[in-house]
Amino acid sequence: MPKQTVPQTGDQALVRQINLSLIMHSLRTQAPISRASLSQTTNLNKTTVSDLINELSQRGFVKELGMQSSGTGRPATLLTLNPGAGYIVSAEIAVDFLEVLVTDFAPQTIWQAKEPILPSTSPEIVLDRLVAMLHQASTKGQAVSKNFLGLAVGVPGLVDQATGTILFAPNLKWRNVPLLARLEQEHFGVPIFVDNEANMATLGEHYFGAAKGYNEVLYISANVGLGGGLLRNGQLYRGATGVAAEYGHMTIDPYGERCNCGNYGCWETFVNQNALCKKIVTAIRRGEDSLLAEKIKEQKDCVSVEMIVEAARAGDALAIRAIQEVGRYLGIGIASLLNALNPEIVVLGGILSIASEFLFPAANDEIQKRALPWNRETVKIVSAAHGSDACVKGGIATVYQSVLSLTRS
Amino acid sequence: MPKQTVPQTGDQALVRQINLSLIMHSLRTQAPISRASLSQTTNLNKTTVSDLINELSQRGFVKELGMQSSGTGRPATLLTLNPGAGYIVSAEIAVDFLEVLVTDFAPQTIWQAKEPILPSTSPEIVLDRLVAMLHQASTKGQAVSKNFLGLAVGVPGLVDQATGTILFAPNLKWRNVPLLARLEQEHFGVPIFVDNEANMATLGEHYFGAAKGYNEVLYISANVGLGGGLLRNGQLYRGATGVAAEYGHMTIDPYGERCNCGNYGCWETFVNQNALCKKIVTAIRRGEDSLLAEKIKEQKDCVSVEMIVEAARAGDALAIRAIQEVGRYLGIGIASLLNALNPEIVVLGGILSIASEFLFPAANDEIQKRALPWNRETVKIVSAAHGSDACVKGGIATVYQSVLSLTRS
DNA sequence: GAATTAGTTTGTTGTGGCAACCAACTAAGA
DNA sequence: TCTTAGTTGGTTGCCACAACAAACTAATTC
Repeated sequence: MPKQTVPQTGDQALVRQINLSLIMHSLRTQAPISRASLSQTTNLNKTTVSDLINELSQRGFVKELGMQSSGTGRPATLLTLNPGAGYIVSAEIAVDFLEVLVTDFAPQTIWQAKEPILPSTSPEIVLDRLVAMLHQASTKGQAVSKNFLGLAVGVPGLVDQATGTILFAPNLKWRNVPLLARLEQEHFGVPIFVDNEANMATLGEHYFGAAKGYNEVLYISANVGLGGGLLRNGQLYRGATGVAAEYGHMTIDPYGERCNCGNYGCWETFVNQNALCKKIVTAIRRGEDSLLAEKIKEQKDCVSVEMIVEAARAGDALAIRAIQEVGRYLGIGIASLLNALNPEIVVLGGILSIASEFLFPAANDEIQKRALPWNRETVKIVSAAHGSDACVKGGIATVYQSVLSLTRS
Repeated sequence: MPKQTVPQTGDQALVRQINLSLIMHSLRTQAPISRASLSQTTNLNKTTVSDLINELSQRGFVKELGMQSSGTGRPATLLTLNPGAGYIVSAEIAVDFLEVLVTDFAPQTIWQAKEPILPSTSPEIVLDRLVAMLHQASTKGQAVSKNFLGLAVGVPGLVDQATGTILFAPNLKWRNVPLLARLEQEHFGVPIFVDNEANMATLGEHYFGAAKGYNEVLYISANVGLGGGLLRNGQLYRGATGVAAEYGHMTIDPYGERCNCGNYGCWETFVNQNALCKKIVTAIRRGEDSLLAEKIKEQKDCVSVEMIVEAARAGDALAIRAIQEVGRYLGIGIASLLNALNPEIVVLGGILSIASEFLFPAANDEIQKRALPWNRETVKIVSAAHGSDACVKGGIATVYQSVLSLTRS
């Protein structure tokens, strides 16, 4: 039985919402900008723009900034989003830290905090600390404006969009944690958004980072695991139940090694920070020479990606080879996704952007071999602009998006 | 530089179009139905429904069918799509045949024709014959109505949506054939749609087949090659340049055999009719016993999928094993796509539906092992309802869709 | 005739678009 | 310095057209 959806009818409110949204979008991407310019870029009539700006101005979302002459003629009144329109709180539950970001409506950072999480801390304790941080954040936000506009939380796992429950977060070893319900107990009185960390990061790069201006975006990020997100026409592709874009668990080699998810040969088993580290450690144990040998002894077989990249830059053959091997598998997976999804741009985040100078050429070799020319020749492949901040930035974008589209009372 | 798109503004015409479209959709799926029922199911006001029906009636798309009493009260006037509103022509260029279908607006078949194509006939000759068939089809259509509503052609290859050019059709060995331009020379005077055969088939199954009522659909079909299509929110997912959904060229085994596309270990190399046939032939050559041994000798190593399935039904161990092996690789690929796309339903067409009774259990084993539970437990996997007709049916759907949404003059 | 359901008439509200207008400036000549 | 022309920004008043709501008529059952 197909799920029944209420059909979306059209009415004047919808028209107003579309156009308000359009104006807000233009303001966000092109401010400071005059009414006349807005009319040109949006194709809306001058009068309509004035009317819409009036409404946005009354609601406090927009303010006049000053005049600007363009040579001849009457000078334009420049408009911009009003930073004081409200504040937004965004958080990330990562594998080993909690991060919270508060911005105004510009959106400029008001406050930011990061706290470590010890491995295998229980969900209850982590959520209690998160809630405490969120209350603190909300207080900081009130310094800027009384309007709390929304709250977004990104998590490293699958989220059921219908209930806001974390279904499964493999690297936290959490299952069925009703995050949204917990946050709603706190009565923040604002819309709350819970989503997968990679989805949020995708939106973050789209609004504020490397994917700005692109509407067909594939984002792939590797850290402990490998996750991703997809934008179609600027909107997150969520699939039927909201658990799409688990690219890390696509099978790359049917007889590969076992993954945390139970499958064998998942892409994630080839491309993640541990896989890279392991390559180095086993080679050194086999007696291979490397700049990293000393450090690995000191730190009990643990070596960060940053250190490996540093060694590679210093010309360390093992480090270079290890990164390149990972790069080839990165390329194999990206090629498959290019053929399946035909994006305009691929944004690579997490360790993928840290090690980009060695990863990209290796990945590109495979992409050239494996992707169809019509997919690979039109696509751009770039590093993420926001590193570990991409997720919280995306949380801001999520709330932003909801404000832009829900400006109707 | 991101491609610049003109922002879509909202106005009353948009509202009208949305609602007309909504009414047409409801009529298509629920006819015969009364104005009052339409008002209920669409959430549009009674007056609005009456007004919209008025417009559609004047344009000839809708007609009254008779009365129906629901017990007490005034009986309802039932409405339905007017079969005589116009006719639609749809065609498929397949690897070894041309097919043309003409329907009325109901849409009931008016005329249908199929002609074989000899291997490696030049594009010019094939297109000339296609054009001749289309003119004939158009004449047949005029018997029903003077309104020629649209023309759709599906092709077994990559289509550049911007120009309607066939970029590459591997199994026809065509490159850069400007199909749309050729068709426009004929001055049919109607909208012409050119698309990949699998995309059209996807739409065909969505409108008239196994995916009816589902909006997040993954369609996969194997014959000579392996192709597919994806619907997100009922709309075809085309990617940035229209060449998405080439699932057959996703890498399943990085060190697998070479594919026509130049890559190694493409999914398509494991799942297609030739791969199945080859398994049987080589096993028999090795001396293995099989019901198919005789036939293969007679027919020079050529055996159809239907014959293999027949042998499997008769208990032939080799046939069963061969199908199951293909089924496992089918399952591996589907599992990856479930994780990446999280569809509501997967529709399997071509040889996949012909051999479903043996393929599905084998595929399902792999899906259970390899797909994340939240993806595999919610998805339905079914056989296509339309076999080799799915593409032309989809062509009808394509034109249908354009009529439904472009009812504005 | 009362009750019920279907569909229409009449009038209201709210939307964006258009043409004309006012406002504010620059450029340039007397 | 004054005046006039030209240019650009933004507003006003009106219109077309959308959905909608209230009150109606129409057709049926009980």
